[in-house]
Amino acid sequence: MRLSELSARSGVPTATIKYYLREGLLPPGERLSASRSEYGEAHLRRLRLVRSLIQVGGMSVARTKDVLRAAEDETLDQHEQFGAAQVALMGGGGPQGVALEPGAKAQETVDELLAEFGWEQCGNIPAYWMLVGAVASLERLGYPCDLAQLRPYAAAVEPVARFDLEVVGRYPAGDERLEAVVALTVLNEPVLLALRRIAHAHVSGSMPQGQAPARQTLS
Amino acid sequence: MRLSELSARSGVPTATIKYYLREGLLPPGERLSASRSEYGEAHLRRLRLVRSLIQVGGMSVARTKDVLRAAEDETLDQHEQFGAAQVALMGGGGPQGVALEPGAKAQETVDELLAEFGWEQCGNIPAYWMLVGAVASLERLGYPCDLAQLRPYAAAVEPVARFDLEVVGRYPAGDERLEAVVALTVLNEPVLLALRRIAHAHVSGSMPQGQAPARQTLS
DNA sequence: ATCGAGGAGATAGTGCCACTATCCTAACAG
DNA sequence: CTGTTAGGATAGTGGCACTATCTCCTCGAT
Repeated sequence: MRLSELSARSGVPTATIKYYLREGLLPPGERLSASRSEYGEAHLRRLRLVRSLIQVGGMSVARTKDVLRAAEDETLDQHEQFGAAQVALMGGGGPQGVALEPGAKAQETVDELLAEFGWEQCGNIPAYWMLVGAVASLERLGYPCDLAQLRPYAAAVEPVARFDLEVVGRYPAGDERLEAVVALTVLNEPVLLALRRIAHAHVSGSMPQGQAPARQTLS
Repeated sequence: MRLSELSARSGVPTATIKYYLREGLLPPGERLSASRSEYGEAHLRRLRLVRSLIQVGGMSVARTKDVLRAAEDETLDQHEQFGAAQVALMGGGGPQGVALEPGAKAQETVDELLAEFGWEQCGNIPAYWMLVGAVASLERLGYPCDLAQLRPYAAAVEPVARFDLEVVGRYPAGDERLEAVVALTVLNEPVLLALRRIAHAHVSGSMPQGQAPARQTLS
């Protein structure tokens, strides 16, 4: 198929497709001549994935490129694919990206949490630092973000992660699974957040209103 | 305190504070004279909240303003506060923001899910449309996003929402609770996402690698 | 009283990002 | 042979979040 057809079938303007080609988000088509290239279904799928990652997943073009590059490395196993995708997903922000002030116990709290859940060897992935940063922010604002606060979140997320891996495992190893890892990691994030907010609406609606809805579990 | 002290104690440049004042993210200080204003601890707290929402929560300046405006409306009860914060949080994107193609069963799936969880009256909040959009995206990419896919997410998120509401209820109704609603709604989102990814890393690391890690629960 | 530091307010500029528009040239189709 | 379309390069656009500068003002120390 031609560029124009790719554009028509994906809904993405040709100028934008050219831009994605330039940026390496989309592999070049098969050159038929100096002024004609042929694109296949794979291009269409990839293009749709790119658009979803950028528009639904809220990722930047540069990060999207890195994620896809990482996922294209066929030498990685599933664990490493998740890892590579993750690293790319948040720009590999390490400890330096967090700026803990002295006395912040955020990292300590996080370590305790991970220990409690047996997630010990996860101390150097970008998500770890993202978590430390978020906890530090909450603390800085005066919200106690201790184990008791984090535990329900970790407990909730564990079966989700297990389920995600199981789902990904259904895809045949190779290109398809690579794409599935990226798509499901990123595109289920809005699902998770939206459901949490819907649940907020439901739970707050079904509680006695106006005052504190629960007192029995106060510390 | 003066602008410069506010800047020093918050770490935000004075030019940026002025910008926030202009944009209405920060209420003006108490005017002492034509060229001097006094800021209080409340300003410092608010400023830190704004920075957290923007930098940690990834919100735009405009949305942050709307959220804070909504939260400042003291006539709302807790349920409505969550609602107002939510509406502001995602720009009130209604059905028109999603662009379902004909034949998309995303909305149907979502409705079924909400019915199954008894979250029936939540059909018009922005989060609902965010969810429909995300599900539609997954479908468009060829990932089956049916009840079986969504159920674990909804099940995971329900106790989290319950916990969130309970935590918010601990704060004295008024300014503090308003701020808590905003801060905890937004700033716990990175916590949730980071923990999911950490759990991915852990779960994938602890599974037999390379091939499908689980087959027994296949549909 | 004077003078200098610093704040308030207005306006313009910066850097980045995700496109988008315009050229030009080269085919392919009729 | 020619009009339409593709590809490639380059430059421009618009939005956003600041950031820099400039002017005027006033407070406080000398």
